[in-house]
Amino acid sequence: MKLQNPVTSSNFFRRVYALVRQVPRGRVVTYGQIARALGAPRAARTVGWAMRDCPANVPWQRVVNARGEISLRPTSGYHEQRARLKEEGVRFNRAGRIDLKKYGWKKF
DNA sequence: CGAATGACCAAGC
DNA sequence: GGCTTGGCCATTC
Repeated sequence: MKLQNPVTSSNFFRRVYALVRQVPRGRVVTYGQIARALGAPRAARTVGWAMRDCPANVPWQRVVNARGEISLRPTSGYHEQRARLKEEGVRFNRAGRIDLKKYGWKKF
């Protein structure tokens, strides 16, 4: 386990959170996009690592993988994320995926 | 400092 | 469309 740190250690993590906080309701972004926006095109995995301990004020539910799917395995977190997105108006197709062309954050 | 970790990704079958 | 493989990378231990 890991000690919980309010403002989380590194600058990189904070940038991740700062960016995610800017994602508007009803929109989603991918880990890869976040990584690129931070100047580390191949650090998508690290972004996911950061999300593991994300602060409460971060809309983590708006972060999905490149396929527009919730990356969490079918845990309680998965269901919560899906429910939150649905509440924001984001639709899932049969395969449980989101149409990024449609719900992707326009900034990207 | 070296090895492990993981809410990723693109390419190949 | 689904499964596997190799690579990437900041953070942790």
